[in-house]
Amino acid sequence: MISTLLQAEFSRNFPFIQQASEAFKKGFFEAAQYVEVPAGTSICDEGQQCAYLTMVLGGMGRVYKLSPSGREITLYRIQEGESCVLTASCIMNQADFPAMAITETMVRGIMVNPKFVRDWFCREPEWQQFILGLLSHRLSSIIAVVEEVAFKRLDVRLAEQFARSLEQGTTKIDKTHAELAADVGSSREVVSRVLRDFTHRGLIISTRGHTEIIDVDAIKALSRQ
Amino acid sequence: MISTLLQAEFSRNFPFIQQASEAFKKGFFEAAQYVEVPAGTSICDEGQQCAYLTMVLGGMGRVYKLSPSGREITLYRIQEGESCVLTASCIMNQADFPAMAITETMVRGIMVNPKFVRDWFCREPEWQQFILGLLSHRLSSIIAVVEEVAFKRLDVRLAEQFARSLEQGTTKIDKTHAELAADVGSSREVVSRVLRDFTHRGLIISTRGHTEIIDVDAIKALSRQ
DNA sequence: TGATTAAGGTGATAATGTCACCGACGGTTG
DNA sequence: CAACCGTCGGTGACATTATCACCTTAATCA
Repeated sequence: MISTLLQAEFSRNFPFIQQASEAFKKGFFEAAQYVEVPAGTSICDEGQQCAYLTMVLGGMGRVYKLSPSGREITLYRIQEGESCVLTASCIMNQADFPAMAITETMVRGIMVNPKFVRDWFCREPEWQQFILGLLSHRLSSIIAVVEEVAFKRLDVRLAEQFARSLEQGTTKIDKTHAELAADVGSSREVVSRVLRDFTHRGLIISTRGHTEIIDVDAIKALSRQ
Repeated sequence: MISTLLQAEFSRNFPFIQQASEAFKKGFFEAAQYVEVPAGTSICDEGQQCAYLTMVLGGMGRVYKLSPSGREITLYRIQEGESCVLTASCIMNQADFPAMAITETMVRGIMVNPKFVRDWFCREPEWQQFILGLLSHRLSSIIAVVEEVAFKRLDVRLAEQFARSLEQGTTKIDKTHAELAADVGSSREVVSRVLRDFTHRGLIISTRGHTEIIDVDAIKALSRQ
């Protein structure tokens, strides 16, 4: 049973629940469970069945693919108001999870039993729309990842990552080169070389574990190709 | 209104309808419409709204991304018993289509009005499962594409394409190098070089517009990395 | 037959991936 | 403080892939 305080927070992050019937709300908050997952926890590994659907109230999760050689590529991140579509997908189809997921920070959320996820889906239009929206939004975003990897140069993709930080109002990125490489699906060495180039051109200042964007306009311009 | 003969064919290709209620079946076949689309027809372009959901009875469609520089990558193909998930996705969310689609052969299918797609989704559990299955199956398959492009060498990816033909019982691939390049998301020149290498190693025989697999085992081995 | 078009080949150069190895920084501990 | 250790980043060599410009060859048809 979810406390009234948490219910309010949940409603802010998942507005669809405000449109739902009282019966659904009541059932939902009774069946759901509050969880806090520490940073760095592996949530779901390749080929596993998903135990629960977690709807995130705060924190950041990362879903990625891992290659046999150890390279990684981030498929998408999960923030407050979102939920892991792949989890949703494998719950609804009782299929295996086709990637890996990990918490990047401590994650707070509401955990829902898979049986309820399926039952509600048959009955509650708001829940249907929510799940369906998750799925098709992610479908688009993963297609965008394909496009990135297949067609765009690495410097552009890194500039896009930086531009995303700029959009969130910060010029400082606290990531190692290896982490940046995992985001864009490249290798550390190549990322290091591109960043050295950025540094020489005065676009960034790079220190151990951190990157600061200096020439904001140039980064934005590069991120648009 | 769909003829009894076509209804039977449809039921073979989309078995879920056999589980559905009589009322649904009746409504479905009354609202649906039979179409034949000639080969090479562009179905849906980047950023368009989708007009109708087509459920394929025969023929082959191809959904792909096009880069500004003219390169392509195939996201997935649509065959009998399948349907374009992206169409389904944008119908359900009234969003834009994030890719391009074209018929590779003549395609026969049943066309469904978007309004019905949405209405049935709220009411008919079989229809729900069908749409949901489409979405999450494609989600997995597109994630597999990301993995391919991000991690695998081109020779392996081409060998995988050939191995897929082998699975369908044929050692002959009637595609140009340019078409193969569009499938794997590379450029014609590079594909040509890899295939020249395959030829020198005795894996294939390559003629204008056709490739014949000679060393089946070697191709299969390479396709497994 | 000769012209036309599509398919495929080639060389040069740039971008990216991989491997092996090195040094430099930061934190820990004796 | 000094020695140690693990992480982070740098580098050179080489393989793979992308891009560009241009060329040759094969199929088609007027």
